[in-house]
Amino acid sequence: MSTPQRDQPTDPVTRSGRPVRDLPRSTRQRRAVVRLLHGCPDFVSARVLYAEAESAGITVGLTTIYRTLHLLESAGHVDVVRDSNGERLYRSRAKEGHSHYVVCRSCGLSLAVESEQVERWAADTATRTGFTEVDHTVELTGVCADCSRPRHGD
Amino acid sequence: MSTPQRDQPTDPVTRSGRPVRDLPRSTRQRRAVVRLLHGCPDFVSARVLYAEAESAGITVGLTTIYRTLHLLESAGHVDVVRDSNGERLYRSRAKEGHSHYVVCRSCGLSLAVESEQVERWAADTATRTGFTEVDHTVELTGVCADCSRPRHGD
DNA sequence: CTCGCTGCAAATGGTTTGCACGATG
DNA sequence: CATCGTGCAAACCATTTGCAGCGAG
Repeated sequence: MSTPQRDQPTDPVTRSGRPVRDLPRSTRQRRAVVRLLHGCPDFVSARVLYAEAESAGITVGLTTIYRTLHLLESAGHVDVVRDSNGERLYRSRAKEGHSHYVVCRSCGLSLAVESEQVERWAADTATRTGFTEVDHTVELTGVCADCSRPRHGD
Repeated sequence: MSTPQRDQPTDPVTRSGRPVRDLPRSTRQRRAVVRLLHGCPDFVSARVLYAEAESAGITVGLTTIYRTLHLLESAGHVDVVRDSNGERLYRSRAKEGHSHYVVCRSCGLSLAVESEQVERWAADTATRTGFTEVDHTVELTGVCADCSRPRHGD
């Protein structure tokens, strides 16, 4: 029989059977990754973050970056997209809401776009198809105004 | 005069620089891949196709499947999505042009969904942001009605 | 002091490429 | 007959994992 808990249904436990109630430890590396991520205006890959850390004089292993990124992803603190190579790109979630971006194929510029319509559509589609827990990935790519503008003095 | 274009190599050329104008040769393997793909109701990975070919008694190398899939992709004959692992999944494009799907995270069932709203939103967003040649990727994942059905006796 | 965290290196696993042979047009 | 297509194996490469030592709580 089920026990009426207010905890999340996904409540992992350690090998010893102890529930993971503790928040992740606050280590220098994790803070560094988070800070570095906040400093990046656009989506970045784990390896770019690694390079950033290096040039910032911070010693962090690539492994740790990946693991921290996973943590942030699970906690919903970052937006994640995949580039055309299937690489994961992360961006610290600026605002509270879930947002989408239009990315320039030429210069990489990314702009957050209003997506209420899509959110509604996704929710609506869920209902219509009988699906639950519907999550969506929306990626817009194009050529930004600046890059599509013909250049004369170049 | 030189055309100051910055567009990406959307126009495939052979190593020799010759534009790909010739139709690809019609080989037994390619036909097999296409036929196999047509026979799959849902999205399949290259490796699944490979297995299908094998159990159909058709000898086709994985390499050839990948290459054929790329060909079909370039020609716009297939829809491509990425699963959560970044794997590419292909589906022969039905007659109704560009469509989107909602995929069940539990059983893999994929359903084409109406996406006019999204199409309009994408086009609208392009205008609003000044982006041109906007392309979009929309992936809906969830749990289908069948899989989310409550199980009794717990 | 204990258990989580870290990082190196090695493993994974999907996808791509080099190369020599075979099939197509 | 000249190319393009094919397939094997090795290369690639982003990401994950094993393992032993270190640090946070």
